[in-house]
Amino acid sequence: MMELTRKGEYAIRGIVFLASRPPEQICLLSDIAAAVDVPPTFLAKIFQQFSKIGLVKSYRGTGGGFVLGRSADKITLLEVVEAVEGPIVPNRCVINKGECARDATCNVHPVWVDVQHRVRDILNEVTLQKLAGTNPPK
Amino acid sequence: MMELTRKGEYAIRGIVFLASRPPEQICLLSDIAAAVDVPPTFLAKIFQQFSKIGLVKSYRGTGGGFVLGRSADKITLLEVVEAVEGPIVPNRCVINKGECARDATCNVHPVWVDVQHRVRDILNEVTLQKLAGTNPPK
DNA sequence: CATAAAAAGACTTATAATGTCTTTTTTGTG
DNA sequence: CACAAAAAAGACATTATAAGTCTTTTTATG
Ligand code: SF4
Ligand code: SF4
Repeated sequence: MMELTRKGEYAIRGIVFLASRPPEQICLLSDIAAAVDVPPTFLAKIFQQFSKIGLVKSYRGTGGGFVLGRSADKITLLEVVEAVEGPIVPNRCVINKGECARDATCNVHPVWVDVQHRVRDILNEVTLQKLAGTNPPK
Repeated sequence: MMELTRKGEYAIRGIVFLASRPPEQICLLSDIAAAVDVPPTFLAKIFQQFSKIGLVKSYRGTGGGFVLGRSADKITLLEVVEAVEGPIVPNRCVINKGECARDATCNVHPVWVDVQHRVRDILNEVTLQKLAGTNPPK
């Protein structure tokens, strides 16, 4: 239960690697993919999603590639995960009221709300800067 | 991300309903399924799993049905969820060491370990007794 | 023995995960 | 300007998991 998909795992690996590089250095997708051992075409899709919401900045054409959209200490693991996996919802009924007809009287419902908050809190405390911390800058 | 499956949701509904009945009363699967609005054949599979590990006790033949395997205050939501969904693993690498070659040096790894513990703690604090609390005994 | 009920297992269908492949757009350089 | 390098976009393919059904078997009761 509650398992991160490979897409999510790859997304994290990719952007953490990017965060471990000098901020101004443009990285090729192919290089990132090779470094974190992810199928390049798959990582491409992931980085396209990142790019759309500004988590990374992309440059096309010759000399193009990717850099972080903001400084690594301003990007949280929560953002990264939710960008590719969607919101963290331990059960349907926490998405919005009325999703389950029973939610008003259900005693289980608040437990899921609690789980959601705790997990989000944990992930929100972790920045890419922390994650990239001791990685070798090569 | 992290979404409970229907199987899990149904499992909880079913056993919470059972916990809301007088402890000695044998309940028909068909009655439980109708009460909690779950396909009876699907709930049958779920209760078979419960039965195998003793979460419920089943009686076959005429007059048969299900009762809780222990008193409701001795069964936690964690047990129920893990019985049908398997262990709570936010990422593959928390299953066992060596699942990911990077885990020794990875800074993300401990975050998932933390998530796992927090979620398990929350679910482990919730008993079926609490969940069945204010349900009408009909 | 007839009937009621759960157990077991095979099977089906729908959805989501995990990728791949091809084409298009953008951009820098000789 | 032509070309090459790189990301963007979108269609496609494959596999795995979820979700549920159906049939047959076993067990118990009266
Ligand atoms: S936990 Fe309660 S409110 Fe949420 S889906 Fe289940 S029954 Fe509905
Ligand atoms: S979080 Fe780290 S240890 Fe876990 S799977 Fe990803 S890379 Fe491996």
